[in-house]
This record gives sequence, C-alpha cells and structure tokens, in this order.
Amino acid sequence: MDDALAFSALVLALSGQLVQEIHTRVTQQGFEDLRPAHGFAFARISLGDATTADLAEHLGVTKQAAAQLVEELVRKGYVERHPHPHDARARLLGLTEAGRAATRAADQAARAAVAPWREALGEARFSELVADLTRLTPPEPIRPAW
Amino acid sequence: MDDALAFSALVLALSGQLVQEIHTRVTQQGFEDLRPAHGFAFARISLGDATTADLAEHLGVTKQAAAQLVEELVRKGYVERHPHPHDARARLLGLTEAGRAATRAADQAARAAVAPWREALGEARFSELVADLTRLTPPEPIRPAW
DNA sequence: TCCTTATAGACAAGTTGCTTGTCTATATAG
DNA sequence: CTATATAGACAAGCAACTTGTCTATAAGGA
Repeated sequence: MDDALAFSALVLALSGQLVQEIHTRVTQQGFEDLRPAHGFAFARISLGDATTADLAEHLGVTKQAAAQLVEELVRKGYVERHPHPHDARARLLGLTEAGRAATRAADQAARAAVAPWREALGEARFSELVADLTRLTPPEPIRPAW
Repeated sequence: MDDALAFSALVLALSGQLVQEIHTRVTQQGFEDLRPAHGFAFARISLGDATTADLAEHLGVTKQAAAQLVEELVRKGYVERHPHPHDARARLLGLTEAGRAATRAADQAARAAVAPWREALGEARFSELVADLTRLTPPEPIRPAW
C-alpha cells in the first residue's frame, strides 16, 4: 500500500536524472548556452502557431518571463519572430535552423538517456511501461517545475 | 522505437504534476510556508545523522545554499540544530514536531496524488509499474532539479 | 460607427534562491 | 606539533523569475 510513496519518490528521482542526463548530452553536443527549460520552449514553438503569450501558458510562467526567455533565444540565434498574419500586436515564433539542430540533439540525447533503461527491462516490458504511463498522463500542457 | 521520446516526455510530465499536486495539498493542510524543495530536506533529515554539509550533498547544492535552507527551516520551526557528539564544528539536524507533522502531511499528499493513478491501472498493474521503475532507478541520492 | 473592455507585448523594478569568495574554529593525518 | 582538510558563518553577486505599469491593437456590444 505504500507503493504510493515509493512511486512518488521513483518518478521524481527518475525525472531528475533524465533532465540531468539530457542536459549533459546536449551540452556535450556543443549547445552550451541552453538549459533544460529551453527544451520545453522549443517543444511548444516547433508545434507552430506559438506567440509569446502561448508559450507563457505552456510553460506555466508569466508573459514577462516568457518574453525574456524568447528574447534570450532570439539573441542566441535559436528562435525567430515573424509578423502575425491576422494580429498586428502579436508575433509568431519559429525555430531557426540552429533551433531545429538543438531540438534534434535533444531528441537524440533523450533516446541515449533512455536506452539503458529500455535494455534493462527488455522491449516488451518497456512498451508496457510506456503504455501504463501514457494512461496516467492527462493531455495537459507540460509544466516544468524546474 | 520512439517510445524513448514518449517515455521522456511522460516521466517529465508526470513528475511535474506530482510535484504540483503534492505541493498544493500540503499547502492546503496549512503548511503555506513550505516549498517542494523542502520535502527533500525533510527526507534526508528524518533519516538521522545529517549535518548541513550532508544535506548539501544530498540536495546537490552548495553548503551555503543548504545552510540558508536550514536557517529558514529553523526560523520557521520545522528543524532544530543539536550539538554533534563527536565534532565540535558540526551540528546535527533534527525535525521538530512541526517538521514531523509536515512530513506526515506530505506523505499523505503523495498517497492522495497517486491514488487516482493506482485506480486507473488497477492494483496488479500498478505494482508491476512500481517494480519496473525500481529496477530503473539507481541508489543515487535524489537530486531535485527544481 | 463609436466606445468599452480585453489582449500582445515592451519596459522597469523588486524578490528569491542560488552562486562564488572569504573567514574562523575544529579535526585529522603525517 | 605542524600542515592540510572540513563545518559552518558572513558577505556580496547573479540569474530567473515576479509584480506593476504602459502603449498599441483587437473584438464585442450599444
């Protein structure tokens, strides 16, 4: 019955490791000016049709925080601002080629970080695990707490 | 094969929700001056034999950061400093009754947060899930990245 | 059409949770 | 007993947020 406590601790520990490992690998790939939180921004932006306000909502931070993050990513060359076709106040965000390269590096890093776990469990069990987790996770936006 | 990516996203999303839900419930129980990171400090301190330096190592932060956190928890009445029996430089940390009460509230919050997931999967499958996660998580100290 | 209210984003300042750097007192190893 | 390491205090700095305010544009109702 106290699987519940163990489960919480495990999920938190696992997620901490995952963030750490992905970040380390992405850094080693040459993206030394990116931090974990940026990944969540890239994820939303690459979906398309994202404004700064959309990004703020996705990340669970204020508009101002999102604006600062966007400004930083633009300055570093990962993100571009385009005029919004229907709204003169807003600007649409898009990834530059560097932004897409960073995203690919992060994807690869995630695969590399997960690979040993997949091996440890075996394909079948790993698939079940993913299926279970999928059932548990509602379609809410990912709100990184770190 | 791109279960790996899905898996990463799921673990991160799940962990974010978990932190959020536990924090919300603990706050509602009247502990409005605690933040998620404090839980990890409580966890280490309740194991016993913890100095500020031990805590720093456990949390993955500098000694100074740990000292500030301890100072805050002492000021708020959750933690006490005792003289160390064998080392006049060090002080042993312990939870006060308020600290133990907060820990119990957090445990309860974790169970409540996990309960719907446990129901959704059923007991058997949930146990398997916990077993799988246990196999994946090495005995490293938990280093919260948030 | 105008007028009211809401929204996108910029600008500025303040807060917080960490960091690096330095110091004293105590412990430990040669 | 001397040299080096460690526990923790004190101080300053920094980075990622926050709240508060402003302008320009959009959208809905009389």
